[in-house]
Amino acid sequence: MSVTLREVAEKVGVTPSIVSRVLNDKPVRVSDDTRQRIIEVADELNYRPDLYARVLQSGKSPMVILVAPRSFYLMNARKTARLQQTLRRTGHPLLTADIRLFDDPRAAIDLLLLTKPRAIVWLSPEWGDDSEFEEICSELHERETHVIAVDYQKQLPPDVPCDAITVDRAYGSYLACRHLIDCAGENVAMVGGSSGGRLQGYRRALSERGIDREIIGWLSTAEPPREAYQVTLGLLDDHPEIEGIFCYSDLNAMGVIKAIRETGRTIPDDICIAGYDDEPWTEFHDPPLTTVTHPIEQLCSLSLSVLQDRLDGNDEPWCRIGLHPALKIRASTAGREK
Amino acid sequence: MSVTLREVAEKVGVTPSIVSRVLNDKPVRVSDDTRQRIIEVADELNYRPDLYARVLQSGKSPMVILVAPRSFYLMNARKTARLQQTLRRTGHPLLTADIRLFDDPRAAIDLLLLTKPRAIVWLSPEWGDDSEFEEICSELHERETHVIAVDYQKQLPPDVPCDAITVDRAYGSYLACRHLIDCAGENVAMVGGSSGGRLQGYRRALSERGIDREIIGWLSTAEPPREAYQVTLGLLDDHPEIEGIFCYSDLNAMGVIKAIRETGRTIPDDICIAGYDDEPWTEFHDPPLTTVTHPIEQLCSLSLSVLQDRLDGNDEPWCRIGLHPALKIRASTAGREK
DNA sequence: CGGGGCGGAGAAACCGTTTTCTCATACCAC
DNA sequence: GTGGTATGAGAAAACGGTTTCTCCGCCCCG
Repeated sequence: MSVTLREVAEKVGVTPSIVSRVLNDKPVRVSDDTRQRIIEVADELNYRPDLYARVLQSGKSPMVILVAPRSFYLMNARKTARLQQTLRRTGHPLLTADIRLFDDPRAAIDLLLLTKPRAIVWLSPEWGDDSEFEEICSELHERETHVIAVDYQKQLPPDVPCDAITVDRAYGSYLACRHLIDCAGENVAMVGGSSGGRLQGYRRALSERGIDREIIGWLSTAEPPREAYQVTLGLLDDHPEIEGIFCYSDLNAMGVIKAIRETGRTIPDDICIAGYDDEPWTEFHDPPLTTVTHPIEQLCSLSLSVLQDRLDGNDEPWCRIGLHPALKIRASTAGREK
Repeated sequence: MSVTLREVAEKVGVTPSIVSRVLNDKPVRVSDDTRQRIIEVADELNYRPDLYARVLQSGKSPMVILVAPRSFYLMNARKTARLQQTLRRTGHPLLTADIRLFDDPRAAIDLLLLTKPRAIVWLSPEWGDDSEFEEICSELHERETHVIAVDYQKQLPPDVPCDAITVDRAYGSYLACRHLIDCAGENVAMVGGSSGGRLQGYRRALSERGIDREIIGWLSTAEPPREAYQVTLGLLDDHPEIEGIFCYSDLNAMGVIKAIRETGRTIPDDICIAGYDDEPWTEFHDPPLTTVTHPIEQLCSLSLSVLQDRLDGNDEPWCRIGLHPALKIRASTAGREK
């Protein structure tokens, strides 16, 4: 069906070994004439080396796998797409796997190992219990697969064999919450879960402003806007004094806002709202939503350069890079700063 | 590094060929005792057959690749995730590729061919010019890779070697536009592009209601809500008589709504709005958005059964399945039906 | 008692590369 | 003329499986 190395070799009139070395730019003593012929014929026959034969022999696949989470948040889809687009520049074949959909962690790792990739770029590897990711890193590292953790939120000991590039989400939520307190006073609540460092940032803002009472509407992360809506209704009932709400995500903010309006309050006059993720619609929402944005481009280009380094065989110690989010202030909080 | 077939064979005391046949459940004459031993030892040593060696020999990879588009629409991300989750049930290793991010179609096909997958499930294969997809299908089919086109909008000749499961988007937009006309009268505009059959449905609704003037705000699909916002401002200026707008997507609808409100009009009293995609937030938006929803679950389960059939070697003629979207009526159009 | 058939298993080819090792010729210096 | 070394290229092993073919011994039947 497809053209093999042997066919090329036969057509040129040399042995496969020569052709292999020439096409792979390996040092080989061959006349310029023959070299030229080989390249021509390979091109003419549209020869593509067989991935499987090649990997079987050399033990190393050129493949890079991007492990990415699918979720309710468009934010994730955008990050994945940008990362994919960027990483493509290494020239290595790139495929994506979504590991979270596996019931059994073991099966997931098997899939990852099966393809023997050169590297795995792992976006938001929050998954399973704490040590799971570190174990997977070790196992992959033993098989000479580099792991690059992008946007992993947990603390990573320096000896875990992977590179890490992280955006400090706790800092992002700290920025948002501090701003909310400045706008709305001390009665600022948070609607969301404890994951992703959001809670930490909320608490830091409170304590920095000398507020010792936190108001939290807990979310289980199921069905983003719906649960936030219901939780907020209850929260406003219990705490009518609330004047600001930090939402776990922009999507959740929509549920929160609906609940607020149903109680007859207006935004931002009665309650200030901030979201998180900088979804593309936040600017066009009514009211335009104050939100936290991540430096996606920087994240992508850093990931690329780290990946490229590893692919080039660069053997530096594991990197631990931290980036900072920024606050985008819009009408859902604006005009009330004190 | 990893355990090979030979090691298992040696430990049991038989030849690799026996072990291979036993582990693959191929017909082999072997005593129950030996069979048992082989299975035990393989398990004990945690033996995993090498993908590359196996594919090299057999010519066929067990892999299934899901080709999925990343885009601005959360809808797509959700479809991809559900499909991925569903297709996992075949038990075949499943990876994902995003082909649209390639500059060169040829490079994309090469990536697809490189892994010699058993099957490719291609979600929304709108890409390149019309015949490109059909050519790719032929090429893949020659290499014995099944293609299943999910949600491909163009007309597919019966002899194109792929299965197709499609949701009739033209029908979806027809439903939405007919409803808008019933609510808002004959001055119903559309904001969007001609892709995805939306325009066709809009025109069908107009002509069925005897309206011969169409009002269209063209979108280039770049940056969804922003462009829709700008286009709508112009449209309302040119056509102050507009009383209904069908939006290409829910996300675009947010831009449209912002523009409408800035001109001092209210929804749905002055203008009725319908979107498309049934994004999770449409119900929580203010006002809740009338939208078109696709039968995702049905799409997924049909895809799975078609895929499973092909993997099982079922050789029926190419299927052409059509599904229908449904309209979800909410407050952005409600209460004005005539 | 001889031959056919079957149960159990081994030997070896093969898939398409990469890589190491060997080999022949030619040229140069001595 | 001989030894050494470039130069150009071939032969063959290896990677880890799958698959086909062969082989031996045993039982059963005629």
